[in-house]
Amino acid sequence: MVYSTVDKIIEVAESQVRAGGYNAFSFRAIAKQVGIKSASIHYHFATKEDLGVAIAHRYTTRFEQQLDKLAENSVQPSDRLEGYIALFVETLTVDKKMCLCGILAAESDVLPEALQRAVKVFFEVNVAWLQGALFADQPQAKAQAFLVLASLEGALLMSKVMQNYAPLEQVGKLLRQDCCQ
Amino acid sequence: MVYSTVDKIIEVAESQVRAGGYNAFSFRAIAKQVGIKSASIHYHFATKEDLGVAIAHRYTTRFEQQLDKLAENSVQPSDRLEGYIALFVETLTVDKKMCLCGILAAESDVLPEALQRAVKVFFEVNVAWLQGALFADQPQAKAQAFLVLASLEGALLMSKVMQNYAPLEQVGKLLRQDCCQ
DNA sequence: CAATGCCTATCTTCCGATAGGTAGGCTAAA
DNA sequence: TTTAGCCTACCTATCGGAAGATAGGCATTG
Repeated sequence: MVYSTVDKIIEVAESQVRAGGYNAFSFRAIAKQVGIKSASIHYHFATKEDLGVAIAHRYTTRFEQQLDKLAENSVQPSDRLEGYIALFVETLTVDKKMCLCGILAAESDVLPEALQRAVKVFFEVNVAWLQGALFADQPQAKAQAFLVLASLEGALLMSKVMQNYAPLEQVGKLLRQDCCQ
Repeated sequence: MVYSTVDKIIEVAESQVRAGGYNAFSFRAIAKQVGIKSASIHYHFATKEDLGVAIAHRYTTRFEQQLDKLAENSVQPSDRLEGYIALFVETLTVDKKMCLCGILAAESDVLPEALQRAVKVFFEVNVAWLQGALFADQPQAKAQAFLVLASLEGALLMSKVMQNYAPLEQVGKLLRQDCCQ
């Protein structure tokens, strides 16, 4: 067996959160998909909050790894931007799901504090990376980073609800034109 | 009495959805805040879905009215953009809540179809307005509209979770610089 | 034999929804 | 002018189900 039960739980849980948010995923639904009983999930994650935090951590870690790879494989800011945009396009076209931290950020008012903090880290990591890897030494580096991340998260949102890739694709196109020429 | 019971129900329900999404609002919690019993809400809205759609419709209608006012009060695209950005800044600083349709769009995979459609309309209305009122006759008008709306929705999201107005303010600043000069 | 990783069974709480009742107001016919 | 009938806008009581969580049991493994 390639995946441990814990991995499977987090995998399935992430998928459910990315479809409908924190309140739309349940231990019972996860258990059914994984092939265990809901009580067994409590053995690995004491509370729903704990599982939520674990999902966010893994998601952020994976994203960071992809950012590292991106920085290694390209030096030109324009190439890095290209790769960064591709991460969001893949989210939409391959996963066909929202960004985990995008949907959790929208709900942040009703999330447990520990989860709120974990989601916040995702955005801090992304802003810091964009700032350093794409806009280093530019006067408005942080603002530019905010714009790139915000517009991609927002475009993902719009493409989801409009059931149309156009918003994300068009936003990506404009970002490539206007940034890092 | 200024507000009818129906108005109060929608008002309170909207506030709850904008805090935590569709699955985070309940008839009981609304009833408590309005000062009636949860069963009485069913008299006005047969199902939760019906209430959800009513909230979205009212929200979109109000937004449309503000867009109309904006178009009347200003002719210059740059002035209109200024006012449009202000709508989102007020959402953040006054309401201190997400955009209703922003949070619902993120959850759209698990929403009742009628509600999904209602949310979609909000985005279509906004894109159409931006396209016509800000970028008329420009070759990439629709893409520009996508970018403005997506970046503001995304920035709202980021400002909420980072508990910091900077993302939305900085994004607004860059939009003013780059669009409609 | 002790720890690991699951199980069954059950608890409490909350959910949306429904059934049926009631007070008060309007309308129209006797 | 009364009164029967109906409507509005709530109420109480309750339903079936799903939620997270917990206690305790039972194999398998080292």
